[in-house]
Amino acid sequence: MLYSRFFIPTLKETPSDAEVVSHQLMLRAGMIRKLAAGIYNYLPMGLRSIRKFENIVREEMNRADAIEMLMPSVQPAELWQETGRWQFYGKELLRFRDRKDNEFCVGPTHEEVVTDMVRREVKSYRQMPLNFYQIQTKFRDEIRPRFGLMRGREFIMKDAYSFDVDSCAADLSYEKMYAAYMRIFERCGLNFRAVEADTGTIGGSSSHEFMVLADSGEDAIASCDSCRYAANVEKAETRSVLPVHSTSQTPLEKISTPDKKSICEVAAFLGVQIEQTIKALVFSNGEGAFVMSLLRGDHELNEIKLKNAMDWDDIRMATDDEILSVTGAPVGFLGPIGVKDGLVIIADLALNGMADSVIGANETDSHYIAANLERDFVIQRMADLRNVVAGDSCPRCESGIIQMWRGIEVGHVFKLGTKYSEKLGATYLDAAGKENIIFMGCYGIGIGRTVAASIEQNHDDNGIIFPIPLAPFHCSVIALNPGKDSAVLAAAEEIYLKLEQLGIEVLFDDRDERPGIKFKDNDLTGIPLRIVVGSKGLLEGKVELKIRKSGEILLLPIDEAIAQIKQTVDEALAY
RNA sequence: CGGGGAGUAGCGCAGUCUGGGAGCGCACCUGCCUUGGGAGCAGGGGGUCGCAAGUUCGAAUCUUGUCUCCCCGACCA
Repeated sequence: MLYSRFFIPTLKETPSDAEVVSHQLMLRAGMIRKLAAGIYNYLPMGLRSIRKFENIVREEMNRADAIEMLMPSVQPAELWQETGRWQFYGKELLRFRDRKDNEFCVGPTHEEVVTDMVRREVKSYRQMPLNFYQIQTKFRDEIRPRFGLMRGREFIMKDAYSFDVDSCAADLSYEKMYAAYMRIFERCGLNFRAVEADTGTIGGSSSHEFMVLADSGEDAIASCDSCRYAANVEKAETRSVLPVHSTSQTPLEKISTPDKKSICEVAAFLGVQIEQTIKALVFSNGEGAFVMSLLRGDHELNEIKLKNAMDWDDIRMATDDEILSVTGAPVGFLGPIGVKDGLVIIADLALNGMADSVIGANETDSHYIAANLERDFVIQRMADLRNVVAGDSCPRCESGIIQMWRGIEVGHVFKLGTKYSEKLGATYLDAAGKENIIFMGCYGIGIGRTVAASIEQNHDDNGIIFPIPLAPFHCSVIALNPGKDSAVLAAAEEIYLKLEQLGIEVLFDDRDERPGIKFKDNDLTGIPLRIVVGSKGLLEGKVELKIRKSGEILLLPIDEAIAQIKQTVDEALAY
């Protein structure tokens, strides 16, 4: 490709609305431009990287026996009403009506559509296993799109859906996808982890997320430093412990704590460690049910764990008014002692063995000290409710300690079970002629997000450092002063053509620009290998080969430079 | 949704408080010059100051409304 005939609108300055480095660099390198909030044009350089990744995904999906198809982005409301998600999905689902006033949505995911197709076409156990995938544009009307392609509203996603005769077969499909995902992200040279995850609105029984490690990541993940355990904090378990009962003889005592509402204020006021306090938080399922959760003062509640422990569909904090009406006390002094009858109280496992705790007295301006579980107050049950923190013991192995990381979720695999197939009536006849429900799995990869995550992980002050498999071009050829030295131009052209003949993707910077501009643009756009043809070197028949990643510069005879590029690219792409 | 901030040339910004000429740097066009890390000189083109009302002799600037974008919050009892 000739630079002068291509389109790479680079920016010297960083646009002010770009927060994270991948967003900044994708704008500056002329890969993307914003059209509206969370909606982007993919410019030629951006599209080339995206296509590179798509093709890796495609190869690995095909290798794992998934079958490519393409579903529409516009979907009829009826299908979503059948699964109940028309109500459940909320405002993220972009809905609209056609001229006949029929309701539609722009698909944020395709379980309904693919399951509808399967229920029509698949009737026999002989037709399974099946796994359909597509690479397609989705739309989710995010509350807060941000970070460029990292969290857009419109985005490209690879989604796959497996269909199996039973749970065991579905597990095999899941394993195949899991393995395919490992290969995909390894091929991209990404530093990533597969972690256990909550299933969220997609639903299903179990799932793993594939996380690219990056400080700017929106997710927190916990991993064990000695075994393979790793999980999203939303899901990460604390180590279960045997019940321990306090045998304290210190009597319960009520203390006046005027205006000391927060746990920190109370602990400071009473001169106790925050670990000695218990806080009470009230949550609602939005449909009139409430629960009081008890946690050690320094711990954070994990809302997802509480939601799952209560088996609720939704969860939110109770409002001040609701709290007053269900507990009888104002926010700031809540506690389990003396709450109104009927309020469910659930305690975190960390309350095991806590003795003589400070806890809200459930009346204005007072707390109890020396409160003890069972002796002074009762709860309905205990559960794992808190977020894990660095330094916790591993829930799976004896000696491991939990470490925390930030990650960008680039892939997610789910075991769906029969959640959708049951609602949509996707069934088959088994060998005995008996009707059964199909078992499903679904598997997503954020295409644009993975490219962004790769940049997040591979850049320096000068710009992007693409790994060869994702780079828009493998190599660039820069002719210095092509207008002045015709031998330079001729040599550069020859190198360019030879490399292309070898199957190398080359960007030939033939522009009549000063060297500095060409070098800067080359570094910014992240092209992994660079050949510079200059007058001086050419007199000795040599050109310069620079490795973007290491900064290494080699002065080589032309043929050797070409051979080395060919070899480097082949090695990087081999898998 | 709540809170904060911002909309002035393609990009980055000043001007707004205290009303009166629409500006600066980069980019772009022309010419000269320069040519190994975003040069220099000279000349030039480009903006309904987000939009709509209002106040005023006069509005980028004041008032009201509205739209868009960005950031933060969603662990607090």
